[in-house]
Amino acid sequence: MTILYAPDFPHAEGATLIEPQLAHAAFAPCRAPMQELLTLLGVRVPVDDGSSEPLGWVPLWRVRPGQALVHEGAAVDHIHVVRSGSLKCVRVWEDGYEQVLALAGRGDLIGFESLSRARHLTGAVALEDATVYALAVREVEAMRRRCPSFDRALLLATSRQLAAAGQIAEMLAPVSAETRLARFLVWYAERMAERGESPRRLRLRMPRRDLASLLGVAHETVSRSFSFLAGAGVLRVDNREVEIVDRDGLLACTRSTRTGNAESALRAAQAGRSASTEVAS
Amino acid sequence: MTILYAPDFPHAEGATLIEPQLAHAAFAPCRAPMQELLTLLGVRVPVDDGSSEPLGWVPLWRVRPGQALVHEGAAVDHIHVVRSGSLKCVRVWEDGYEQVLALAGRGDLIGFESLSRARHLTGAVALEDATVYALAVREVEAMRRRCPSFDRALLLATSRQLAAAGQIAEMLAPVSAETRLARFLVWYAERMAERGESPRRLRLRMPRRDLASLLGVAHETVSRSFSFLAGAGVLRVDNREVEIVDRDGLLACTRSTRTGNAESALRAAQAGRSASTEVAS
DNA sequence: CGATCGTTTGACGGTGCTCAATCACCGTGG
DNA sequence: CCACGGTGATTGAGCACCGTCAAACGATCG
Repeated sequence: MTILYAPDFPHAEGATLIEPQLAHAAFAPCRAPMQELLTLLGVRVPVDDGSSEPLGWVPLWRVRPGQALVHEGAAVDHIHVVRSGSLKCVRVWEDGYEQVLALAGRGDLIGFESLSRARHLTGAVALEDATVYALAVREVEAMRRRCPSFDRALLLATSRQLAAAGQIAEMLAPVSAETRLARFLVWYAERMAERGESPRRLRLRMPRRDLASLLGVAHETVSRSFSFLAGAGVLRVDNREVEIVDRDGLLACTRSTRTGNAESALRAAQAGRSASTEVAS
Repeated sequence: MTILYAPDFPHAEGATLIEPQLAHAAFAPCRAPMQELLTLLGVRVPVDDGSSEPLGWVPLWRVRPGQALVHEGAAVDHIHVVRSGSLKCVRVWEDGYEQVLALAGRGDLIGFESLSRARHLTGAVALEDATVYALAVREVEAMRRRCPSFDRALLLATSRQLAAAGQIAEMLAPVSAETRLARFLVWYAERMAERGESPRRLRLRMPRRDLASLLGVAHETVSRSFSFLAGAGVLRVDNREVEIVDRDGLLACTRSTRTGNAESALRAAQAGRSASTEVAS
């Protein structure tokens, strides 16, 4: 018996998702110039000749918030590159707990880790309206051969993806919840800066629950950690709007590796700072 | 002022490691046929013609236990593929805490995540005698162009590497220390099986301290978790020799995602099993 | 304006971190 | 041969942090 779920099926309460072969039909069929994808991936494209678009086109899909772009366990026939918006990469355990393993924003690859397998290891669900380039796995090899720029861009993108995975691990490793949250915020701010947005005023695209899952803590604890950092004068928090008031203080919180909570590190940093201000005044 | 460290410098007590330009000299210069690397990476090599080795040779380095193959912060001029032995990928924080971010065994890439940057994000230290293929970054592009098999193998290897990174995150995410350890052991056993070794009798190549760092817990807690799983009849533990006595029980422990410790899941699994044995007897 | 979902805060209990002592193992040197 | 220090593993005691349960508040949308 094969169970089919529509791609907008509310993500999986303990159910195993199988083969949404009809998925593609649900995404608006659309195309974008390959050129656009390449510049997104940060590769200088050789101007070649005068011919404007010898590189061809790439299918572009649109995903609605809450909609699944990729189903965990589905056959791997496409990998994706995020063009706009953001998605979460998730794995659902048998008891229904949804583990968020990564966030994907503009320029990030989705599903690439499944390329070496038959089935997707993680699902991908949109956090907001998003558009993604869809690369058919069968065509990837041909595209790489035909377009060296794409080939090089893909390799660099995987390298970046691997580096990002390491940073996720660095967010999960420390004991203190405040430290985890601080590291997440610094990481998130850096990503915003890379994309030309403000690294001070952040708009989190996910509910506390998802953030908590990514950090490996309870969502109440995330809330408390936000309150703590706000109370310490490091952040201003209004729901999902976060302003980094004191970047140095936040960085101090990221540095407490194991022992002690962020409070001590923060106090030390602030003490050092107030001392220098006193000297200045 | 530029500080130079010999590559066998005991790994970094809070010191920043800079530019070991002399590193290469310390590794035994040696070469292996490219063919060997390709089969390691799991790619069927086309037999081409009768010419035995048109693919050329790859430099092979030897690393001693405790020796650093890659220094955190060093310039990226090589990436590596492990041929034998195993290494840990580490980041050292300012307070001297050493965060283990990954383990690299036969077939794993090292340093690839730094390919998109100027400097290595993580260091790599051998856990035992190891040999690695060394790929000069400058030559990687040429190698890929010259040898499509290598090109394809590299892409698949990065995909596998990315999948492994996700599994590390799954080991770090659960609250319970026993769950983390159980997931690590299952993951480790799978790797052993892939390499044709016994998935029941494991020889951990690292001290408790490193394992604890990888799992994001205190090393005493790792010890306690081992004792717990041994007491529950799931493992037999003798120092770094671990035997998986009850694989189903161990799997049950990996499944407790957030709430509750592994004890409840284990009891439930064992209860179910004893019930079925009663029926059988 | 009511319903639902998300966020915040409180109280309580449990898990794991810290500090500390003990033990096993190993290579060295008396 | 055994004493010796060094490293790594184990176990215990005490306490802090976080997970769970619960309630209240706020936002969003119909």
